[in-house]
Amino acid sequence: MSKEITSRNEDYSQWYNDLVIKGGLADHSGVKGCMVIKPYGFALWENMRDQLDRMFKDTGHVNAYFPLFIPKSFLSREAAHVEGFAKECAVVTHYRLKNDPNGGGVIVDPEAKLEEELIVRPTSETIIWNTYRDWIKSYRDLPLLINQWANVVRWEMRTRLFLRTAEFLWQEGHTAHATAVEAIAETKQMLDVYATFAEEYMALPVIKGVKTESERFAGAVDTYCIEALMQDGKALQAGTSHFLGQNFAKAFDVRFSDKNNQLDYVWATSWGVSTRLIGGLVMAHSDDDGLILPPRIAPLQVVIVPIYKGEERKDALDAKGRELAAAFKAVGISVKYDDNDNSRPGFKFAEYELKGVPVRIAMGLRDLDNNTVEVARRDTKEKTAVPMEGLTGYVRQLLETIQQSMYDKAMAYRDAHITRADTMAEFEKLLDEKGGFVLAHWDGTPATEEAIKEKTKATIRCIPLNNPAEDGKCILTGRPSKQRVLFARAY
RNA sequence: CGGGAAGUAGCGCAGGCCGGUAGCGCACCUGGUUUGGGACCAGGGGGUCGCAGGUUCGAAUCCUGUCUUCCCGACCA
Repeated sequence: MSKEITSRNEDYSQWYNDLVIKGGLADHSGVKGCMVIKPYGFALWENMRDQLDRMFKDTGHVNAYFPLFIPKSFLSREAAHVEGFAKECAVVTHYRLKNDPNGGGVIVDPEAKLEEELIVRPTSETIIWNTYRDWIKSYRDLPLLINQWANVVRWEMRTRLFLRTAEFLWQEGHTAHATAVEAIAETKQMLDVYATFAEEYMALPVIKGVKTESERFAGAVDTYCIEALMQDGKALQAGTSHFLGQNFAKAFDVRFSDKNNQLDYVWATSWGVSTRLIGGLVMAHSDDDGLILPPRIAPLQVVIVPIYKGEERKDALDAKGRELAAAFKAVGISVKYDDNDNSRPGFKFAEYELKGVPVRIAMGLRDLDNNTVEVARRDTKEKTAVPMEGLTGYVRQLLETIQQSMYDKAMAYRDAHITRADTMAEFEKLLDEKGGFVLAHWDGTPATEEAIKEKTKATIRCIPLNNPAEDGKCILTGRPSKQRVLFARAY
């Protein structure tokens, strides 16, 4: 077979690429930096999206859709915002093509230059706040709790499937509130939603925290984040939730009358997670045999593989297989009975392992006689003979066990890779030899943060929420520090 | 955008220096034997050699340009 996967030890980056491509999640496309999300990968995204969407709705949000294009002038209204995104924007300058009079095919029609260039949205704060100005007049219009599922474009120098592509899919929530307190509560609430989703559905433990000034979202007062740890010891920002203060309200003149008929600017939040989560999912759980997907979001939870000799009793086997599949479906477990005669069982086993299907059921004549099946877990590779009687209940339970056990494993790894460092030497040694998060003292200045990054490639991932106060000295400058912050090399 | 590598059948590669009818393995099709961890035998189909120019009687091969991907840096979710 040509489905060989590079091992993690040999080349971690190549391992990741192999999993994404050979696991059928995505492919490179003919467009630089853009990927094709294949049906299996998209099914995974749909499961993630649907769950997140339920959670957004449960917290009072509604979906809407805003334009892909943003007039250039909008983007420049908020100074920090434009500063942050200017370097990675795709710009539409013309609206028409024409045939090249010199026979060179189609060219941009120079006559069709746009009056004002359009920016392909890198994020939608500006177009949305320009709209909110018309929607918000009174405190009675607040809070405004809107989410959009969309694609955005950020022109990246170096791209990687899911982790960083020029175009990606995401959701962006944009809310407006009457008070700062309320907006901050919303920011934190959505951070909690993300953390809950990551932990309970993706089996991905995360650390909640707040970004330092230099890692903050362009235009935000505070950026909260969830940080996850990958198997190579690098951190991945898995989601962000921003308290935008009144920055966008002021930039777009969005004011409301309060109960006392006083005019004030609206308080804002925005929050998002993207298809990048898929990259995190792959890197956090999978092994050298392929993907390992958490049951709650796996596109396919159970696969049944029949094993037979000749045509002998194949009908009976098929009948039983279909009966089992129907039984799983009836209790809401996604299942496939793979009666494809072109490949043999061993091939199928390897294939479904590559694709990360959580539970595999093998069923042969021996099982038929004993009224059993062989149930194999993808995460541990453990195989067990299980009676057909009560199989759906057993598997339902097993799926939950796998979900939990994947989380526990990731959590154990994560916890084993949060280490304290008190000196620069210790700090660098940890990053080089062990990886993971390093808790260290920092004097609180962007200059020191930058210097540490320059020296070690590690950045401050966040200041964890509920971070314990602790007096200490900055590992770089020796200046006094009141708390440790979380460093890591990151994606 | 800098430094390295690569693009030849769906996938993985050889051929290239030394220009002369495009090859191998896997996959695919047909038939048969198989099926409890990536089956075997026999026969068969499939490629304007990334794209565009150029050199030449003749280009996968030499030259120029260009696009894409991978790895390492700078930038970022």
